[in-house]
Amino acid sequence: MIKHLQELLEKAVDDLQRKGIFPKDLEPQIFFERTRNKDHGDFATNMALTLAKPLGKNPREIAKLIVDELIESLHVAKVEIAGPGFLNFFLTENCRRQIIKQVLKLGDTFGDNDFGNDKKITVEYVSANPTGPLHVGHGRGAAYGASLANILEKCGYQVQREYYVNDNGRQMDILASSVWLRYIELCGEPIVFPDNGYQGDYIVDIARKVRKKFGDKFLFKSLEVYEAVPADEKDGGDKELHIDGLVFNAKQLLGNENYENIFQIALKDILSGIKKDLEKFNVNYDSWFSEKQLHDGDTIDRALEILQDKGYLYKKDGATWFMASHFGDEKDRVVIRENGQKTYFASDIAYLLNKFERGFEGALYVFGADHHGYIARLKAAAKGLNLNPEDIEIVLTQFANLVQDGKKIQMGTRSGQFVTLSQLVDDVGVDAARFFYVMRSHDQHLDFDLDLAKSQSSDNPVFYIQYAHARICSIFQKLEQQAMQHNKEIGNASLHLLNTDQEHDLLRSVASYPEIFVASARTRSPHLLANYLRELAQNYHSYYNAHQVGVDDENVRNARLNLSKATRIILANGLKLLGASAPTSMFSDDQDGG
RNA sequence: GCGCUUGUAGCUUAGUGGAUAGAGCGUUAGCCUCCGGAGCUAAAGGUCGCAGGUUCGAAUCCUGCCAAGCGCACCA
Repeated sequence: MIKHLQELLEKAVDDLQRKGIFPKDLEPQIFFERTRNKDHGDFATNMALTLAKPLGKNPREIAKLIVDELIESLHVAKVEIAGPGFLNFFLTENCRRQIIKQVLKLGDTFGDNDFGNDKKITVEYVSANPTGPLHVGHGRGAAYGASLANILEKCGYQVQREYYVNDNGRQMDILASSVWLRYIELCGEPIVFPDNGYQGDYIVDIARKVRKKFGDKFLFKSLEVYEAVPADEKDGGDKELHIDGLVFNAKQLLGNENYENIFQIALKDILSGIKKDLEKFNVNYDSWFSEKQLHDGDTIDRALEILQDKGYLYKKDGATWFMASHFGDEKDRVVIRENGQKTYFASDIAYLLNKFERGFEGALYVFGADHHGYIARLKAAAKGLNLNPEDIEIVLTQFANLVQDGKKIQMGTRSGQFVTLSQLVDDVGVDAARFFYVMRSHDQHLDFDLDLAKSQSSDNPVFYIQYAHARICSIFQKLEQQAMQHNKEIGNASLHLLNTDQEHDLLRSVASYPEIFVASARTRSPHLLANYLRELAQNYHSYYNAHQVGVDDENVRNARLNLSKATRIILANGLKLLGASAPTSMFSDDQDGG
């Protein structure tokens, strides 16, 4: 429709140029937007305003010239000049109603588009270290990433969803050592748990599993465990040196094979827990990418070689540095430490290279706001690898606070006291959890109101939307019982009977879905979709209260049923994209997962 | 100290150069012989953090200041 209007305007400008009223070299950008206020018609353009300067004329005067030159269109009822010089286009009632036929025909593909030009992208989200269960802080990235991936997929991108598993490095060694220490404790040997170890109870659970499988095979005397280990922080020492000493001893005492046994049990246990939690949260992946495979293969070496060949690496103080500051980062970064170990950043560079070697044309990273320092260095790495930095996109999600009884719930991940994602889902349900995380802009701090998420009333937006959906289902069910089956053809032939205020509003809402959908993909903003669904549901509830759908008149009834069904299709589709269900009934005893 | 992000109604917020700044909650006043009242209708409530600047036009772009969050490792 926008295209049609643009053609109308282009024609008018053309004619004005031919008549010599507009200069020949004028090439106006014609841009339409759906109006926010229905008094302003359906679509508006500000082109007369933008032409004011080059033409040196009053915008309203220009608008008048253009309007007079416009040819008639079947779809346009009238064009008005408004405000400082906007052109407001009013579509014909008939044209507005056609959208219903389209929705019914296309079903849940209504709104799909080719915005992404079939670009093959990988979307990475969550990627939390497998050192403990996911907590509510990870929930936002999960909900956001999963919803965004769903939206992009239907907006013309070839999407691959990926989780980067940091199964390598110091943190994993600390994890394995933490498990080992708890294991020793279980065997009855006294230990003092390190400040910097992983404190959570889940560590003890894993230790128990290790003991069940291997008995006391990995038990060593306290004296050996702490041999030559620097003092911990609580004893006036350095907690980092302390834990490194413990890790060193663990590897020495256990030997490669046994150490690996504990390491693998811990990794597998935690990773499978993460997978389970995400599945429960309705968040899915196409690929779980192991960092270790970058080390085992030659990707890191190759990546560093590329940088070396281009002269972007240098040695200083025994370490190898990447000239990140040359590419806009605030300082250079170490890729190989003095002790020969490759840094995490080296893996990042290799992973980036790997993504494009796998044939992706774009890499989208969803990071928590605390990782914003990574943007510059990742973009720098991309430039160093001669990749187009435009193809590397990093979206940050701000933090979410849990709020209960009007107060923020304080969380300390250090101490192991946190609300897990799994607990949250158990508490408020998947639907509310998924929806609440994405109903605000991702770059806005989010207060997650637990009481509201649990409430079953119109205050709760997800219930409000689901209720609208269930209501529509209920109407269809009721009519079926009364042998008044829905007849789509009669409805389509009777759309002209939809002429109440509420029907106009609802139609307007239905018709705006495709543009909202594209906008949510373009700006990487699932919250636009969430807000839209609320508005659509509201329009339906208003309509429902003002008019009866199941009237005796067969024509009116089926026209209204068509409108209702179109609404239901969009509600169900939108809820699904955001990871929530579209129940056919709100009564808990006959739930439908949808 | 330096950097990134964010300041919009009492609260939570939408709005990435356009028209009278939109919603929800909360508050106040109304609506059930009617398909699910888990709903609807309406009212009140705003110096868009502050001060300059760019523009025909600024919540939006630029500069400075104030406030909040986060980040500034040969950690991950």
